[in-house]
Amino acid sequence: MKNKLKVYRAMFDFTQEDLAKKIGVSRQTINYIEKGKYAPSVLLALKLAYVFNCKVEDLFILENEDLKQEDSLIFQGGE
Amino acid sequence: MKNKLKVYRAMFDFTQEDLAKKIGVSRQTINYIEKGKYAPSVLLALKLAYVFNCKVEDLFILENEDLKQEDSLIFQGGE
DNA sequence: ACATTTTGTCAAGTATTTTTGACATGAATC
DNA sequence: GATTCATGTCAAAAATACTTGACAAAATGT
Repeated sequence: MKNKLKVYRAMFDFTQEDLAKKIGVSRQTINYIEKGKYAPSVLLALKLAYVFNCKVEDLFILENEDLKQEDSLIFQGGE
Repeated sequence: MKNKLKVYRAMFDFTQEDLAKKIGVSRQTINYIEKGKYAPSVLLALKLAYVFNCKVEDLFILENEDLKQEDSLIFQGGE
């Protein structure tokens, strides 16, 4: 899963700390999410999308890898 | 945060177990999310939206409460 | 009424996210 | 070259998500 947090943050000219305060988390959390160290909760994701006035899908992008792995029979679609 | 998982599941005529298998989690996880016992990761949310061919925002709905609480100065908007 | 499937729930354990506090780096300013 | 600000990172703890296995309640089908 990729994310465009850094880009959106730049568009709005927010520092990581600005953003952290806006959505009520620590600066490190923003940093870690931005660097892809972990995937936030959907609650956080929705708040981020709210702040940036965009969709969750604009910020967080599923990759094929995310769909393959699983036990899932449905996924591991095409190349 | 509300969610419309049950509704979408009904629309697609999936059981909790069907859905669980599709996205590669346990049935209980689906059940707990559906009952609002906890908020999934954005990764799970994206997969759910993918399966239902909809937006994360269609499945998970922020409520005013979610925005108030915070230390955030930006939120606690209107009534 | 009985069997089956689906859902709700519990408990205990593992994994992941989030927090706090701290420190190092690079860029910009003075 | 010292100061400040934004970012990257580490480590340890707290909180939350997720797993497995199991069982009861509710709904569905015969």
